[in-house]
Amino acid sequence: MKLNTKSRYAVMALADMAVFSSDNAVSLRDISLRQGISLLYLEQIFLRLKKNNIVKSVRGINGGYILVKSPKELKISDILSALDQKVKTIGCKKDSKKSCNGKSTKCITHNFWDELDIHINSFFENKKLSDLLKNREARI
Amino acid sequence: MKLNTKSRYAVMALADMAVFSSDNAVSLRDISLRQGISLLYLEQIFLRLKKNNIVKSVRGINGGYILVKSPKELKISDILSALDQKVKTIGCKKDSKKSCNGKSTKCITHNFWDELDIHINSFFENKKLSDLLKNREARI
DNA sequence: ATATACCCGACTAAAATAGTCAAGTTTTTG
DNA sequence: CAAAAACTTGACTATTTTAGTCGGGTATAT
Repeated sequence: MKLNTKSRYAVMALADMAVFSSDNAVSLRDISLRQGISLLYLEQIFLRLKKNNIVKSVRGINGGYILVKSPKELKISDILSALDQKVKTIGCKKDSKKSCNGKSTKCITHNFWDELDIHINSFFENKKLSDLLKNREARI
Repeated sequence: MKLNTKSRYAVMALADMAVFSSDNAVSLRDISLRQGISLLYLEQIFLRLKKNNIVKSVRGINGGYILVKSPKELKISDILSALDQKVKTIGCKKDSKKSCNGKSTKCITHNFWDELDIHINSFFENKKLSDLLKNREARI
């Protein structure tokens, strides 16, 4: 049960921005160097973050990205959904044809999976970007 | 963020056993028919459940599998760990070389991922197989 | 002008997943 | 005792997902 790297890197990169911004835009190059994430990969990730209005971009020299909301207001769940990282712990839906077909004997565990999804989602809903920065260790 | 089918089928199959047992062993063939899971696949799954002492087997005609513990005592987390379904939402460990290397600036989100793992694991720790059967809808 | 940095779709290699196959062994029952 | 039911086990394979790269852009500050 894993999170994909796109989501992880997105959270890392945005946390990095929250720490290192200071009004001016933060370039992907800087994030790439600090966090050790490929620049090309970051571009792909930020493309999606931008489309989903998590960040806005500033083009040209000294350009980069800026957080749309403050870290205090940015929910982790917003970041994950920007990257299509759905928390749907199983593939089978009550009313889907695939692998379950909705008969009660066939998938007697449905309610359980639903509860699980809710449990995990509520974690992401209740965490803000700023929460991640609180107890980090000394930085460079 | 998904659970693999092995884990899902394992939980389904064990729930099926809890419902349909009645002292005698439950054959994989019956589970396969009721739950619509490939018999061959179930064999693979039960091999692991047996190795991890979740079920015991009865060979020969009228054989099958029996739950080692009662559904009230069987934790879902036991089932998942029997199938190596670790809840480790990210690949990078504080002291690993890979993708993170432990420097505080590089992975400022570590505490967060740890919290997430704990959050999910506690869900599985606190659920018993019997809990899944409580609010299931009418069966055949 | 030109270097810096964002923009964007297409592509690919590697890993994980889901599931099958083959070739057994054990035990009950007719 | 023969035969069928049912467990045992490792190896194999096709498909899907993931992670990450490539190439060729466009915008803008200096």
